[in-house]
Amino acid sequence: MNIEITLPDESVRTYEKAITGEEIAFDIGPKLGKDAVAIEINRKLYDTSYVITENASIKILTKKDIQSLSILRHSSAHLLAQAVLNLYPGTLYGVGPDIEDGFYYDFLFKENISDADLPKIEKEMLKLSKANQLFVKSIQKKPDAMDLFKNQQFKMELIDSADESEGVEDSEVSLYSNNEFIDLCRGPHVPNTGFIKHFKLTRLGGAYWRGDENNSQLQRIYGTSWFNKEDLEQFLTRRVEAEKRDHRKLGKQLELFTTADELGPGQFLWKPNGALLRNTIENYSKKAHINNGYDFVNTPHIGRSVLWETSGHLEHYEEGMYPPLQSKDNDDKYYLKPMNCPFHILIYKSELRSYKELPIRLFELGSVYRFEKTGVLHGLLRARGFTQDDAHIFCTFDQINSEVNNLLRFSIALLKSFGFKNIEADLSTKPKKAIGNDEDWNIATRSLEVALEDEGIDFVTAEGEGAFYGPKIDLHVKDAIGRRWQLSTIQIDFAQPDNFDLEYVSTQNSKDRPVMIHRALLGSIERFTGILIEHYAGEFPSWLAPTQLKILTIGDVSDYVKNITAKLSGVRFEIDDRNIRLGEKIHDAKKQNIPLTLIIGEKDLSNNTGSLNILNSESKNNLDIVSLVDFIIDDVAEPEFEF
RNA sequence: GCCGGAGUAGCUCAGUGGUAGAGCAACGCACUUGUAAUGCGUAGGUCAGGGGUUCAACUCCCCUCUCCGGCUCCA
Repeated sequence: MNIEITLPDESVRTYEKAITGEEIAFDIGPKLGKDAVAIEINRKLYDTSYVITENASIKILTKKDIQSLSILRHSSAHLLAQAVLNLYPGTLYGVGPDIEDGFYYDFLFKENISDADLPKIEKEMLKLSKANQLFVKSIQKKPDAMDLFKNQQFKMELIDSADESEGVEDSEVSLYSNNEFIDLCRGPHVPNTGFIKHFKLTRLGGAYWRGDENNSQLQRIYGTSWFNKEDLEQFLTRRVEAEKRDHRKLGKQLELFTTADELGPGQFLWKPNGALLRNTIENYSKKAHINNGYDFVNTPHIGRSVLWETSGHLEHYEEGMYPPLQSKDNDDKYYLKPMNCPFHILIYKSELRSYKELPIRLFELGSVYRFEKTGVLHGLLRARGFTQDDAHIFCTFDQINSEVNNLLRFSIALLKSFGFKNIEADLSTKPKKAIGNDEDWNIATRSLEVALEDEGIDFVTAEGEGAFYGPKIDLHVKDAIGRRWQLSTIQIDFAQPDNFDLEYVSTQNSKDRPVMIHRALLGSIERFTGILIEHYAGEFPSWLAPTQLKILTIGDVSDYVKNITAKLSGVRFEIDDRNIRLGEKIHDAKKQNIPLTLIIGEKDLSNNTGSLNILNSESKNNLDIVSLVDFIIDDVAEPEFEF
């Protein structure tokens, strides 16, 4: 019996008997044999040691293939567990998958370890790596596996709940061992531990067993692993870069915002520089909304409890709301608003609405307060008090598609204006805990899908991730160093119009129910500003910079400078006329990331010149002052809104 | 909320039981300055807050608050 093996280039090799992936690789070439990480057989991944017994299409994976990195990292997690069990006998081990950029493994140590222990574990891993231990797969009956792991409660739990999705029969589990270390695992793995050379343990943190906060708390060790030294180093450099961009650090350095213990956690004070930045963002967004059919409204910060009972927030999110305020007049309770929608609904309801008015788009920069758990707070990115660029669109059923299409275009245009060019979408469907009937959910979900298709936007579906009242589209952007941030959200809602008994008079003179679309495009202004700070590493484009231009003087040039500044209307500038050396003034301006620095000295008076330093670009020295002023005016202009 | 770490001058940080230190910033004086920090001087701290141990606590112990890294959560 011959076995025909088809390679990716369609060529066929024939073997007389069963053969392993490794043997095929070596047969193709010794280099490939040595580099083989895993093998893809009929589009499924296997170890190179897998024995092929029938005709198949295969591909030998090497470090050049993307999937190989996940395999390497998964194997690295095993190596980590092996090292930990060597060093800390009696440790219980949980799960250890590969993740983006690396891997982790969860442990329950007899005594908690600390960051200081990581280098020791790393050293042990290196030792094991050098031993070139083979990863060997075996299939065991569940009772036998139970016996093997009889002192490992987490593994026993995993064996107990393992099913066919693990790639073996229901009564069996798949195991991997290298030397004395054995772990429950679906695989595949790299051929031996020698493949795992360039790794680093990056972090130690807590994690609940099986991600459930009712379960015991394990210690999770994070690591990263690569095929090449350069890749590892590049990754570590990127982490340092990300740290430098931390908006909390830059916010302090650039005097954008501050906090105070007396305020309480999750709340921020915007200093003049930050307020300038924030106002620039807000004003740009406001202008775009004014030009695109939104009506501006303003609403208060608190409302009677009945409002939140009607909306369902009290039922669904009471834990996440600040506790109520007690009225002094009567028994009424008031809640700080966690969302703006009920207030906008009240505005809608304040008049009898006609189909002729729809769609009605109510916009507000609305400040909301959510009682986030202390552990989740993270600078501006996750605050308790924040301001949404929030709007609610009330429209007829037939208007949904055009509204959502429009919104998608509008939102993408807005995000692009702020420098985010790379935008992706998620479509989130009905969650377990939801209100409204399935039919409405399907219609709403379908109309979001149609809009995404109409606009030609690629999206992934996030099952069960919708809001409790409706499905949503979330837009994500990639920042300058490739991190993904969720910004815009567009949500269709049939439930709230029902809850609040919203109506409009139709062409037939009947009272019909409008549909609501909730949408926030920048999301929270605080969060958006934080993301912008990290995206630009605190070096904002001129139109966003709090101070756009700094004029540095040498000697007495005050009249000349006065003439220049008279032409700079609309430019946010400062004059540094301290009697100190120019070098120091430049140093200070640079430290504040001022995009433009105009240097004016006495010798410019007779020549009508100036010198302009441009952040991260070549300076323009001793040029005609009129052309420099033109350049400045042009450079600080806000981007066109391309919609 | 849970696991772990941290909190010292406005900022960045040193200080392992004997009454607290540096650099930058601030303030004063001198220097009058052409592309990344001029020199000298002055002032500044209930060592997060509270309690305890000790002859003596920034230092050791307990509680609280806040921050950081994770987990969980995110309308």
